[in-house]
Amino acid sequence: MAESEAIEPADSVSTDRRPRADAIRNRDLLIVAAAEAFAARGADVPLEDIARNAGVGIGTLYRHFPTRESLVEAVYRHEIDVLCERADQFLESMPPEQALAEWMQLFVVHVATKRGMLSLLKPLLSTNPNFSDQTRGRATAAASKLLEAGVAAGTIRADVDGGDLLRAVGGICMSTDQERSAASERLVGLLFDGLRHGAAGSPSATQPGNASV
Amino acid sequence: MAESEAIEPADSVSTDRRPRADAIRNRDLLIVAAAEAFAARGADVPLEDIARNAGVGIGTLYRHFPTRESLVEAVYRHEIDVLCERADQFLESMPPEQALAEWMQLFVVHVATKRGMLSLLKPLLSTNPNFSDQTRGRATAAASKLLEAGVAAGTIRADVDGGDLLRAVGGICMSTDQERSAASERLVGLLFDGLRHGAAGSPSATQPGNASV
DNA sequence: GTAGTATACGGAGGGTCCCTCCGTTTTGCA
DNA sequence: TGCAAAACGGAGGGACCCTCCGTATACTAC
Repeated sequence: MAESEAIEPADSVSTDRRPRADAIRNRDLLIVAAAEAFAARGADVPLEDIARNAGVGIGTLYRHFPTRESLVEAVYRHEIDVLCERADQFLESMPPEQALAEWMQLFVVHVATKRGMLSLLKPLLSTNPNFSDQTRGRATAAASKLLEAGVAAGTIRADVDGGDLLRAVGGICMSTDQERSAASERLVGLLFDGLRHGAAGSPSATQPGNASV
Repeated sequence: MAESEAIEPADSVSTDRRPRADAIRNRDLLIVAAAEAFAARGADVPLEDIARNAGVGIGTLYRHFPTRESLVEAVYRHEIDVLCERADQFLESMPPEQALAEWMQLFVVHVATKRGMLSLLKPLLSTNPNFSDQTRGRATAAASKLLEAGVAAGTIRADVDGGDLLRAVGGICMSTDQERSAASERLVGLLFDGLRHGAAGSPSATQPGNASV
């Protein structure tokens, strides 16, 4: 069955064809609006508000995301997408250790965003190991890439892997549960300084004290 | 202000007097109905259903328990009450090691009951350390009393305290997340056999194999 | 360019649940 | 027994959920 379908590229009429352009656009709008809404008002925000803020009807929201969970999942996947993308962009546009620092701070912001969805995200991650593995794996890969670049440049110590880094930063963000995440940013800055310390290159060659902004 | 009020025991008119009999009765009915409803249908069960099953109006429910959380809290306190009461009853009516075994199995049932409320109970316990300490403390005391009686009788080993026991039994119940709690009961039975083993008295004097029904 | 059709949109509307408010009933005290 | 105070109960307005279907739009074929 799977074999025969793989060979069949003849006509694309009855098979699944690309979604319409407006469908793609609206789906993206919904994900952005949902991310904002979950971050600002928690997981219980009315879906009708999300639809309105996205500029679409409630019916459109339900067609794309039949359940609140499916919307949360899409938002989370999107967050991970952005995080991975940014890792690459940072690596191309700045020195590795700065890229790492910026990315870690970006991660703090993203965790803050996700806090509102947490009550829905947690059961989702625990009941859906597939989803959990995928997202965690991709985030870990991004972290590892940044670390390795720093190690190769001699500005980041080599005895920390991506998984460790994510756990550490995530842990800091979760423990500083408070209102504003200024404390998280400071602590993550400290962590970064630790990563720089003991690297092959000069331990405090770049800037002394805190990391990035 | 507070001083002057403390001296005023003269008439009990304006001060707090006992609630009316029907108020007490209805409050109890609501707690029982809520416990059943949370266990059977989860934390999201409509409050109107609970009121109906308790045989009171929705207004009465809201007067006694202004929020869903306050109802959950009352149910939980009540569960702990029952658990502590039963510990004493068991100790009076049967040999200590049997009392302990029965109580452990009762605990399994109570955890199963609480599972439905868990999503509301968890935030309650974490944000309200007072409540958390009180309930945990009382449950631990009950467990300790049972253990000590067994130790004094020479049928239970002495190197386990109430806190350990609760954590172990609770952990077993939580990890066997499945439908029916038959597995929990079996595992807790095993745990009990472990408690009997190594006691001062005969290790397997009572019944060999599994513990109670 | 145009016609035709699969696809997507949007919001009205019915249903559920929440919670308040207030007229009625019951209880306990004098 | 009389009478407040306390408690009861449920109607009703509001919020939110989700479905359904008539309308609008984007692709495809010619």
